[in-house]
Amino acid sequence: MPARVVVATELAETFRALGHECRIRIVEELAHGDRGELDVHSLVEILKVQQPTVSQHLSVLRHAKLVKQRREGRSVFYSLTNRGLASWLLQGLRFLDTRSQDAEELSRAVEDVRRVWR
Amino acid sequence: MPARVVVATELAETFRALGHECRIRIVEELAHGDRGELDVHSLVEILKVQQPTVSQHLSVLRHAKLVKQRREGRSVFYSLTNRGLASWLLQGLRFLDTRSQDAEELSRAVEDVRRVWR
DNA sequence: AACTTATACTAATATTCATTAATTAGAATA
DNA sequence: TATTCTAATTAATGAATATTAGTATAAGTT
Repeated sequence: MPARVVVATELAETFRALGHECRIRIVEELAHGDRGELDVHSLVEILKVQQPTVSQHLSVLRHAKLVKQRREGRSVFYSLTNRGLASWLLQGLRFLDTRSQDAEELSRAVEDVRRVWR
Repeated sequence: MPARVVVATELAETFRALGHECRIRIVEELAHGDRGELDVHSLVEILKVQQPTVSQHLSVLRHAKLVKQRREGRSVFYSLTNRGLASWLLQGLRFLDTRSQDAEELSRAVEDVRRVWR
């Protein structure tokens, strides 16, 4: 298999792993937690999503090797495998279409988020 | 709707648009064509995929505003909306897991591609 | 046992993708 | 203008696959 196809396939898989609002938020929350990590319970509270659902999304990110787990007592803490992921992801904001007229809300939201997620 | 959710949703959609091997390759090919653009016919030849299939993938990228079209005679030329997309995408190579032992092929492929796609 | 997280399973829903066929758009020629 | 050829988009199909959330249960820890 040509290198280009191998790599494109892998990249595509990574993108798909990031292809859900919830998982994007998990990545950002992980990056901005105090110690760069959060346990599942905290994520459930932050995202306001049921626990099994969070676990499933974490499982997707885990399979894509984007996050890693660490057990501490009865809690499992998640963190980014590569700290650069969150900021790379934010650089992707450039490619959102904030020009079109009906994208005013998005435009404002992007500004907000740039500040919050830095 | 909170800004974080708005942005995460949009980002996720963009990521999903990139979530197919074929579309990744289209983006890279567009970026590396002589004039930064290619017509559909050229893409068909390069990717060795049927023409309607290419058109569909292009349509996905178009809806995500990642590419734009320009008609010249009977040909339609595509180019990236934002020239930075291809290199940002390549920076994502960092997040592919090339450490695990069975990822030797991938590791080599990534090196190759870094050279070719620069 | 109590607490936290992961997994199994379900069911609904959705999507995705490639293929074939039909359609639109432009160019060339009669 | 009508016809024809080429290029590309769109529509329609259909199969496969996936996704998601929910409920229930299991597993690991204290």
